[in-house]
Amino acid sequence: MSKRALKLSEEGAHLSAKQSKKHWSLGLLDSMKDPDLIYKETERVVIIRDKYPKAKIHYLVLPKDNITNIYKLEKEHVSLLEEFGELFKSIQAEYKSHILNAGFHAAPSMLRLHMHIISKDMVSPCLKTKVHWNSFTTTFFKPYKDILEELKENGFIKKMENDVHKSLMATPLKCNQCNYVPKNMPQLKDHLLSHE
DNA sequence: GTTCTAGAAC
DNA sequence: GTTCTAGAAC
Repeated sequence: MSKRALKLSEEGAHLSAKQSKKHWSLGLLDSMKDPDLIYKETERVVIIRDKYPKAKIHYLVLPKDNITNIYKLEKEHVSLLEEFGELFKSIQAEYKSHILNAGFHAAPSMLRLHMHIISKDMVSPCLKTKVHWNSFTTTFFKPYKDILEELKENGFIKKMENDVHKSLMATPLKCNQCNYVPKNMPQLKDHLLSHE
């Protein structure tokens, strides 16, 4: 995330005189208010459909409180995170025939803490790049349970080193359901259909 | 995060 | 010649 985006988030996303459009990294704040995207809502939490789903089922779970990302979490947020877990359970119960994963990106691009709930098929026209793939299928994707445990244990989430992040994004493509190693993204996307 | 597209890869 | 990836976007 750029320094500029961070500054915007800290200042409450106001617009400067010269700036006509909000920075793209603030997009989730608008999506959270979009009735067409909202799937479910509680006192503390909003669940939206991802605008560019990377699998057949792809939701985002976000707090209404202004928590920027996982690295701003503290012990006091454990109960909020436990609600995330309950909401994940209820969605998994709703989609009995699908396997869903819940987790957070180690270095999210978009502001406002958001937990992905995503089906393992990874079949979607919006899944296009190696970075898309590796952000959900490598350890860049931090499972919900791991984050909850780490927060309970340490009271904060340890940042991923930049070089680790870079090498995870450069990981060669590999199927998330078998040992198939595709040559490129189109080949991977074709292959994923064979698991359907 | 997405879009666009130059030029690498095939 | 076409497909595919990767970097810029003021």
